[in-house]
Amino acid sequence: MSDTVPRPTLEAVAARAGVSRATVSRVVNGGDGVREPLVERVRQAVEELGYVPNQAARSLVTKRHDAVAVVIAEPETRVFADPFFALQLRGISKELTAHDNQLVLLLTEGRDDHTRVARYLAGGHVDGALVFSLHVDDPLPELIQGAGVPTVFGGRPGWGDGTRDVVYVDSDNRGGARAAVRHLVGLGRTRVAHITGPLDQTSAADRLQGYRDVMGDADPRLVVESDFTPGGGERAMRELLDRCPEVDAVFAANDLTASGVLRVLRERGRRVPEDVAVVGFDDMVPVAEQSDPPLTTVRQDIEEMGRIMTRLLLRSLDRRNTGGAAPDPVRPAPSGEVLPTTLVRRASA
Amino acid sequence: MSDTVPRPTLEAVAARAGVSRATVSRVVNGGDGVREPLVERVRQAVEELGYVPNQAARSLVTKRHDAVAVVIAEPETRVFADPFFALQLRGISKELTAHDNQLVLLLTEGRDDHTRVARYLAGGHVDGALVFSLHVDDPLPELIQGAGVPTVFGGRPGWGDGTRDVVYVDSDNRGGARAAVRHLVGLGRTRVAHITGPLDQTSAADRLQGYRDVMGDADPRLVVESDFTPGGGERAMRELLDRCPEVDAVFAANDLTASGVLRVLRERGRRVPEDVAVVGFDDMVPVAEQSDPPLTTVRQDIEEMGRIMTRLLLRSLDRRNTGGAAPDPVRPAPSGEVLPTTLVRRASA
DNA sequence: GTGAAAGCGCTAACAA
DNA sequence: TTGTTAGCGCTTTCAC
Repeated sequence: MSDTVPRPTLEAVAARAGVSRATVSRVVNGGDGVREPLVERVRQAVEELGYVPNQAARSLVTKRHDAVAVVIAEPETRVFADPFFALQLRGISKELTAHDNQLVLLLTEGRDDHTRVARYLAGGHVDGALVFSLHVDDPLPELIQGAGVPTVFGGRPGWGDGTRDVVYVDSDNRGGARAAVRHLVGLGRTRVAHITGPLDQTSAADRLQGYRDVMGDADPRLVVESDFTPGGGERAMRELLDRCPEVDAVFAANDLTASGVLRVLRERGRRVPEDVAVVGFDDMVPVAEQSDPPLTTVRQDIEEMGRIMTRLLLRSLDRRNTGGAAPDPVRPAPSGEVLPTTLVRRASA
Repeated sequence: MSDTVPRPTLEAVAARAGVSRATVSRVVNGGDGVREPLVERVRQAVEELGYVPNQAARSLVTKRHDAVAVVIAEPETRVFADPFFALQLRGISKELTAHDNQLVLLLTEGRDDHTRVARYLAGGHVDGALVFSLHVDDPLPELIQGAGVPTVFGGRPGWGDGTRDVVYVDSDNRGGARAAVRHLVGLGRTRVAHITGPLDQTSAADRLQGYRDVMGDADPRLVVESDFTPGGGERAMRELLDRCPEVDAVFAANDLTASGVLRVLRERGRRVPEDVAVVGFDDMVPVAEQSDPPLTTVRQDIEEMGRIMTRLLLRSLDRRNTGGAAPDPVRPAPSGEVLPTTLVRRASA
């Protein structure tokens, strides 16, 4: 923590190399149109002085920041108990890094933070935003759109019913749920229950929808709302067993929920999958593989989802800069990209 | 994703309010020394125009960014399987937000990323850095110190043995481990084993040290190196049982490891805690409380650790700006802050 | 191909 | 108290 040594400027490098600032700038930015011997001299001066461009000065003129904000609305602790978020971030980070962009993380703990985030985005610190909008009634997305920053959403937003051009990436929650339930039905199970996630999140709602696609309006006692946590899964499973002891299969809205389900089943002496078959969702490998028995589940590639979101955003930023002002006349913007899910069979069903 | 409307500048606001740019600037930055009526007029103009200051321009002159980088060296996927990182991040984010600072996340996947990170830090994008240096031989810390950015480390760095003034925050791993082992010994256990973490991380090494503090150089067969994962815990436990079937207690280096240990114990028909008592470390509530039986473990307040690191960093940044050039003559810098750990008793020991 | 010069939007002396 | 002015370090026309 010694005192900051003033960093050398373009000026200094120019002086040392005996050229003008403009030339140094050119070399630093790729060196096109500068003759070789000069390039060499400048490079050397940069090296010797340890010159690093000042990004603030650069942004001031270029209006680019090579930075993207990741906004995570985290009203509940849950987001953190779940590796989901970490995996997304990793995918995003990789892709961003590959394109020399920085990741600015904006975590929000509640409504108070919303305006702060909106102000930040409007402040032109970043070129775009990746937003994880967890809940249906979240006002954040609206605020963000208001900030006028190109944005890609993670997960289908619960509002804006296709009217505005919202770009999002999501997993095929509904299709995955259908596959899970069909698998259970294919096993000959007739009393297939579903323990849902929080239904104000589209992912949970979509999975329920998928369940209904296959089961129709089966016995309503077979659907219990829960919250994507192991503890919630336990509570829901107890309730389910009380309500409807003859249940012979459970589709849990995610693997964490399923782990709670398995625990209760074990405690109540029901064998899995003989007495009750269980399928999860996510394929969080540490959870699904380590559970007892290992969990049959629906895999979604979360990291890839982060990557695709990022790619989508960067592409649209690029368009913007390459004067691609003319939006595709056919389709103003790709609305949503839905990634496939696959059923992974293990021992639980 | 409509086309960007050029944001209004100070100039525009000044014109609208009928004052000078300087006055607007003053109002925007707190409004000290500006008479009330003017303040009001300026506020109004800001409001009407939707003015938001351009941070790049501001940073260019103030040399402050109100942003802090969080560097996470993540050579292994493990970091993500573990809520540890998320909790830290959350503590950091809260504290940063409270002080109007932004969080720039730098994830590194390997050596290649190191220079990138160093360049970024040297580039003067951020005022300081919070670094999680996971491994003993990691070259990253050196690079970062070279970048001349004030830095606080999370976890005691494995190098720089007090010679340089390294600021870090850590949990009392050694003391916590001692407490855990003493607890087991107090239970009357005589063959207390330890399954370690990766010993190139100081946290793991310190916990082993704490174990040795109590057990001395007990039967070396009782110490098995592992990797902080449930799978690793399983493997280590199997090995342990083979090597030394009479083991009657296990101190696992973290809760994830302990969960693997419990699984193997169950599979081998050993009762916990009757036959083998088990203690973990971390008190990751979802893991420790949900395990079967619930885990006795050493609690460390991870979120608080993130908060304290941040506070430490911000304070030192402040000093720097309040012309506090003169370092404390007595102690050049607080070297390390070690947070206490506490034993949490549940059913496993 | 290279340099000179004009700003990007803001803050901070300094004057008034 | 308020306004004027001079840059912060960089990119980018525009001449040469």
